[in-house]
Amino acid sequence: MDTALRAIAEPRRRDILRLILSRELAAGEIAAHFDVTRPAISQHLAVLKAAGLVVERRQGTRRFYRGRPEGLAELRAFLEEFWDEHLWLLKRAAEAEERRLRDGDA
Amino acid sequence: MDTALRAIAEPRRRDILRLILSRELAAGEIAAHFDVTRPAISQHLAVLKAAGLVVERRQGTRRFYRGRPEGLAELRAFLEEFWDEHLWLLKRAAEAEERRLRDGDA
DNA sequence: TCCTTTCGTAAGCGTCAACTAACGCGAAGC
DNA sequence: GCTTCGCGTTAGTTGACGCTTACGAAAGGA
Repeated sequence: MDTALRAIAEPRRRDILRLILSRELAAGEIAAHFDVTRPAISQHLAVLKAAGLVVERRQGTRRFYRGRPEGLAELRAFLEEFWDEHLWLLKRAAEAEERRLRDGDA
Repeated sequence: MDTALRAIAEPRRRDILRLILSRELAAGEIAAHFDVTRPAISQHLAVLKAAGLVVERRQGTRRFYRGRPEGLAELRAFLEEFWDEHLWLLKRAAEAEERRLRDGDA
């Protein structure tokens, strides 16, 4: 899960993900969209794949990549939990402070 | 926004954030919860502050830190947009493929 | 069999990031 | 004024990361 978060933290990988979530694309086609070399994209794809955010399909010498909805959903669930937990605590803290100010503690 | 995402990508900073979202804590008290040196925590706090995820309050020689709900909300909104955009595209792609299989393309 | 296409992998380089150790700084307390 | 407490800040080091160049593997056609 931590792997997925770090994978997403990289802007270029987010761009790649945006590219191959709507449609399946070959590695070379993906690389053509960026101004870095093909191996660099290949390494990014490996990271995304290891994070479970992308799946690979081989056909002949070509490898097609596509976003994996389940991976994205898992990452989303993890963050939702983070938000929920924290926002709830923040709300409680804000309410407590409001009470403190209103009732005149200090 | 990218700053906030990178800030969150670090596990230690997530732990710090968990610690000071429910309650306000001094830098030293925060550092006491971890097995790294105090300066390291201080640097993490600076990163979180720069990302708008934390606010600082000085009182005498001590500095208290607390989570900033707005920063968290902004980051959340950014990711929500990411999910929505992508899940919508994924849904469309899945439906298209289903049609392709059902109607017998290949 | 040889060559081409399509791609991953290995090695190396520059840079960034997390950490420690040492120092500096402002606010009390004596 | 001097010391102590509580921090941040500054080198400096180490490891991770993104990138490029060079090479190798696998599939397919002439």
